[in-house]
Amino acid sequence: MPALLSIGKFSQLTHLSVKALRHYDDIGLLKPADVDPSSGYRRYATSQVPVAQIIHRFRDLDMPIEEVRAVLAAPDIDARDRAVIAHLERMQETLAQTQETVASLQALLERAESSVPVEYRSVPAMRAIAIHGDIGWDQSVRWVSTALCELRDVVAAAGQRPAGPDSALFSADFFEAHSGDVVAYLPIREPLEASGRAELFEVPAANLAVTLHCGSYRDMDQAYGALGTFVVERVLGTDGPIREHFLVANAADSADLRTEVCWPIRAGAR
Amino acid sequence: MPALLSIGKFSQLTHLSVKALRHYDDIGLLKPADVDPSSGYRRYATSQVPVAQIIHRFRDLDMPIEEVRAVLAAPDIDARDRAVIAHLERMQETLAQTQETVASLQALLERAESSVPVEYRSVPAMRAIAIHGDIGWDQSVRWVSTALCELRDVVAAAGQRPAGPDSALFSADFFEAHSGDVVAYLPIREPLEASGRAELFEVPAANLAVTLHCGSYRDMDQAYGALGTFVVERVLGTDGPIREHFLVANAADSADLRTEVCWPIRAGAR
DNA sequence: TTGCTCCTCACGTCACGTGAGGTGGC
DNA sequence: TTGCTCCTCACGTCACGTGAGGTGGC
Repeated sequence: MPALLSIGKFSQLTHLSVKALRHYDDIGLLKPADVDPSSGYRRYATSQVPVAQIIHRFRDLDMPIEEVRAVLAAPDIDARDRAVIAHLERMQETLAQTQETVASLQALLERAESSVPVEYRSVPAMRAIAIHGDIGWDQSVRWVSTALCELRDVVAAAGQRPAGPDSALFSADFFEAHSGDVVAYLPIREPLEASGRAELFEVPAANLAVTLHCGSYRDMDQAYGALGTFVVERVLGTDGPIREHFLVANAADSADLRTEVCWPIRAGAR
Repeated sequence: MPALLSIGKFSQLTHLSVKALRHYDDIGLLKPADVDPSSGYRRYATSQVPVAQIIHRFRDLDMPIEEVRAVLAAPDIDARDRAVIAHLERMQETLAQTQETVASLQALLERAESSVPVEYRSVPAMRAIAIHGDIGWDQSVRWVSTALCELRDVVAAAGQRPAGPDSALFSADFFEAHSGDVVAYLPIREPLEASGRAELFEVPAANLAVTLHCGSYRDMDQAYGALGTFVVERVLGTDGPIREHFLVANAADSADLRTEVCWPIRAGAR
């Protein structure tokens, strides 16, 4: 007995608003079982209640509609479960990030204008292998870490050891548009055969103002703000990508991470 | 030495995108220290870096811009801390809700079309005191619970005891537009003097299909779906608000909550 | 017949992102 | 002088919400 319900009643049964139901019809996520051809009145079947409830739950979890659609269209329980688990994992990540941000917030609000120690460094051009990419802000940490992992493998496969720390270059666009060129690289002593995404690369010589950032990458803006202010107030700045050296890149506690931030400065400045 | 920075450099220092900075200027959240009158070029002072970082942190936590503005404009540290804490508490709540939703999701996906036991009940008109309101979806749980708390106080102050469970009526609009009339009420035996928001109220007589919902209010859509389907498939339905009786409304574990959902049905149906 | 439910546009919301098209500064 | 940085519209995004103005069904 597939009883039919008006949109209003269906809304009461499912706790989805009438506006939301019409929207789901428009985008084809949840089509009414029947539509009166003359009046356009939507009629829902009671058998659609469970689907509506599932949609409701996922939207409560802020799952994007296209993903909800994918979950509902999953060919089997396995595929569906995988989609659900993927979303839950992303939520877990977001949650962890939120925790970190909250933790750093109080410190930021109470911070006593801590002056960061800045060191000048003049580095020559270096041989390296690198992976280039046009990377979005949110993917950058993950992209850089997997790229470096790949590069370490290539260097090891060639029987060499890296001649310097895990590093990366970030273009101005990357900061200004939150999407731009990023180069992950590892310095090496001898040329080696490129493979996969890895390419030989010459890291240009540069004069740098360097500071050490201790802690999570999410707090890196502190180091950037302090270092950039330092450089700007002394009129040392010049163009060029910013470098990061990941001195300690894997730590159980993110407080143990160590990253050098290197700001390009004019030749001769010291 | 208040050095001035172009918008691009300031973006690199603060990790806010250029588009975001222009937006913050437009809405007056973060005005550049200076704007070139002829070219319109924005110039930021290094002293604005800390403010920008604070904005960045709060936006990372999804604090609405108007609240960020309020935090920045707070007259003293106390006021600012209160605003921050209020936001963190709201985040905590959201987090707890997310946990609950996740917990119920698996059950929902694996549910074996559990049939809910439905009971018919014919209730006479009842004397009650009530608080009325036009309530939005998200505020409803809190609003109803505080209203009932107030009503219990009024009844106790009159030397009476409630003649029935904590209850509420929900209009169709409340479900369909996610905002509408809600009446929180307590049945009483003798008339008593209204006070505060409380008013005397006659709960109308009704024929009801009733089911018992066990667990969190966030899962209530399950009971609504099952009960509504039951009523619709038997063509029992009639108009009128839906009632909830909060048999167990305060429990350390939300799994212990007990709520009756009462759906209006035609007279004579059984 | 009244009023209630439902309908379809069209536009608003929020915090920016995405171009287009153009100008200033080194 | 070139090209790079910056500018200002205007419109898009996402998942609906908010009316306006109108029609169908009991």
